[in-house]
Amino acid sequence: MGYPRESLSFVRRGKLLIFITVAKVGVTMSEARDTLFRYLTMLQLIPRFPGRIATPVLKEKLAERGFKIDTRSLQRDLSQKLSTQFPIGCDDSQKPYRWYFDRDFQCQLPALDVPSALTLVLAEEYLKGLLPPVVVGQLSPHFTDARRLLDEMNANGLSQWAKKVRAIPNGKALIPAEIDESTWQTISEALLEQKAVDFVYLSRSSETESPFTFHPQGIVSRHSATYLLAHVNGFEDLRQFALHRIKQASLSQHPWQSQSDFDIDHYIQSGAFGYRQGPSDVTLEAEIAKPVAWLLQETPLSETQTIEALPDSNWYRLTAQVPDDQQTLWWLMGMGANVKVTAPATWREALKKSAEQVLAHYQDTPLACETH
Amino acid sequence: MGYPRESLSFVRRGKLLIFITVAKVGVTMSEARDTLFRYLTMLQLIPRFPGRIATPVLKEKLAERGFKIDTRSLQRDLSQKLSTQFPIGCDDSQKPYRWYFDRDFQCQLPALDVPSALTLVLAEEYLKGLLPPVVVGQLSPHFTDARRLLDEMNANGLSQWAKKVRAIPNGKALIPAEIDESTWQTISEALLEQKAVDFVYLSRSSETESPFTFHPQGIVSRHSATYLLAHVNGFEDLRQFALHRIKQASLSQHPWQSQSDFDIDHYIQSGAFGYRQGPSDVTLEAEIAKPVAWLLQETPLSETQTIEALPDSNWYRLTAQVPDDQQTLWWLMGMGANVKVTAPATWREALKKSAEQVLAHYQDTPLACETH
DNA sequence: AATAACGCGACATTAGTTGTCGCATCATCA
DNA sequence: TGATGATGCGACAACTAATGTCGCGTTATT
Repeated sequence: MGYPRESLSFVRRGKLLIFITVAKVGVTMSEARDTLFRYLTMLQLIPRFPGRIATPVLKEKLAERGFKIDTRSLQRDLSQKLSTQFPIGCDDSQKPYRWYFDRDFQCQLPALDVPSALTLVLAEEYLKGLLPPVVVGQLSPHFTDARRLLDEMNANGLSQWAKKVRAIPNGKALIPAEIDESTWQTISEALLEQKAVDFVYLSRSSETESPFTFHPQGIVSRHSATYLLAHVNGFEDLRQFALHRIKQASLSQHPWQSQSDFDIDHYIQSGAFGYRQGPSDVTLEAEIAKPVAWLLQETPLSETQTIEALPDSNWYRLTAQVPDDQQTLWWLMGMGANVKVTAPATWREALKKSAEQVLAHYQDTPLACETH
Repeated sequence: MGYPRESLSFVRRGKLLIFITVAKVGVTMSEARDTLFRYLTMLQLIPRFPGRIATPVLKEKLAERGFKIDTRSLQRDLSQKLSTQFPIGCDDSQKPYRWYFDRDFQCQLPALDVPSALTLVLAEEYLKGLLPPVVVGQLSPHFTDARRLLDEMNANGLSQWAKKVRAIPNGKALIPAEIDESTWQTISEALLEQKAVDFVYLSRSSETESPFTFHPQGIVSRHSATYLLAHVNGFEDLRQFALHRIKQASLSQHPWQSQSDFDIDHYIQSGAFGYRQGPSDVTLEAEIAKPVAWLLQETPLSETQTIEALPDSNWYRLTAQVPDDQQTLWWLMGMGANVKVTAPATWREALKKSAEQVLAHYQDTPLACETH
């Protein structure tokens, strides 16, 4: 990742994307440097609204990054330069003032271009059906930015873009479970900063609300629901917690317990989310109807797929290496009569049995009803 | 949309997110104002790599935005300030120099926070299976930024985040069709700026490659394939073109023909993509197995869903208002024996018939084989 | 109630920025 | 190919902005 030639002359300063020349570093190390830069750094240090930062803290952080500036200058910059020119607010209800960016302000440095804006709009359409509203909301400044750019682009010829772009999700869009913003923030922070969390969990089975300390190990977003993988304080076994049933989350004082041998992919494939996966790929062989053949020619099942026409019919023979998982089986099931699986035998049997059971449901005389 | 109290004191300047005080506007109108601001504006005017901007053009654009600066100053700023501090490159192979941002540079102004970064990572996981690689690549600077933040966050305790976050797509992930970058750029620009495009289309049926002029009306991304809706020069009827079969796209000289009565939602629901939708919602009634009941309790089918336990079994009764579309029917089909639809009758019949057909496929003795 | 921390106006000093000019180089067009 | 207008760039002086310091009033903290 990088800046082929220039890379030698640039240095990352702290966590920011601010670059300073090697020459200057060599000469004076942490001399003040451009005000432009200090301003940009400040702008990056000021968090978006729910967060805020106190002036002395800002001064401290700036110093860490090499900007040894007088407190007075900082105050001047904040109250006279930045906050008049940017949507920056100040909480002056108590004395070390706290500064924050407006909740929905967004500024990309290389500004968005048209294709990227369009991509963002598409992405939003997809994600709205996949992630909880709050989580997508996290990105709303990005999307808003994109929409604004598109809006302004054809301000003359009416902004038509909203009528021109659609994303059709890959399957039935269920309504994502609602979670609240602070929960998402706390959980994501805990997970990534390796901290324990306390929260109340509204258990599905029992109606009990149990406050405990949890040690997050992972997050899995499945369909439209999102789950935290964690173990309860003092226990060894990993459990899943639906994010939308977590209430009153807050970082815990307890030290975080890691689980060294935890492998999230292994965990998922072992069937925890109903997606059991065989250890290796299987070779799928099937006869498929024309519409399916067309679909798969455009968006293949896998890298190694072959499709050939069968003589004397509108059917095709499909061969593909696919993972041995529930997802694929469901997909085959959704194709209904348009697919006739010949191998592997287990799938063939599974599909047959499923069809038998379905049929049994709809048989007026429950003749062969050996179901549930 | 915006800044409740401050809104009066801020004015949008041009297309940028740069704000200037009303007071200053009143006094001197377009006086130069802060260098900081001019710099930021310049940074926003300089496009990301494939694009570039010539110095005189930049001067012109700055002037439009109220920065009446001498050419010399511009040159100094570019070559001495910005390009030494930012990953900005210069094409000096011909005389009006062209400036551009490094391809993968990204700088958010309120810096990314941890929850947003995590959301971006999840979003990327989902989108990779939904949109063509190039399109997702359009956003890669965002994702890279997020990953970098997470990487640096727990640089001490190893960056574990990659092992902690997974998105399981909603259905079988087909491999998105590949399209090339310039095609995406040209098509998206044409669509949004209402221009005609010339391209060669590799027709699916015929092997002919036909260069024509097209008038884009919309884009639909379905599953993992993306389609342009356009009509061919001189014709009235709207046709779909898979983006990955479009080659050699370029903006056309022809004026763009609009189609005033075009409604993309209507178009989709009329069945163009296999998603025919009835005019109104239907009331779905079904008996569902326990796992499905659990799933739907978390991520409902619709806003108006009710689920109640049936006596003496592990089954539940589901009632929901759902759209009368293929998507929903497919979803029901994918549930297999876990769902028993009682209404509407058409779906019940459809499911039954589908099951019969599937069964016929797998019947060794094709007893009731009335299929194809 | 005392002390330290913070915000802010003012001011002198320092540092950076800007336009101008002159010259060299490059692109364009005849 | 040669003339003409653009463009880039070094230098310099005038100008503008940024910075640290001091003092005072106000606000937390103990």
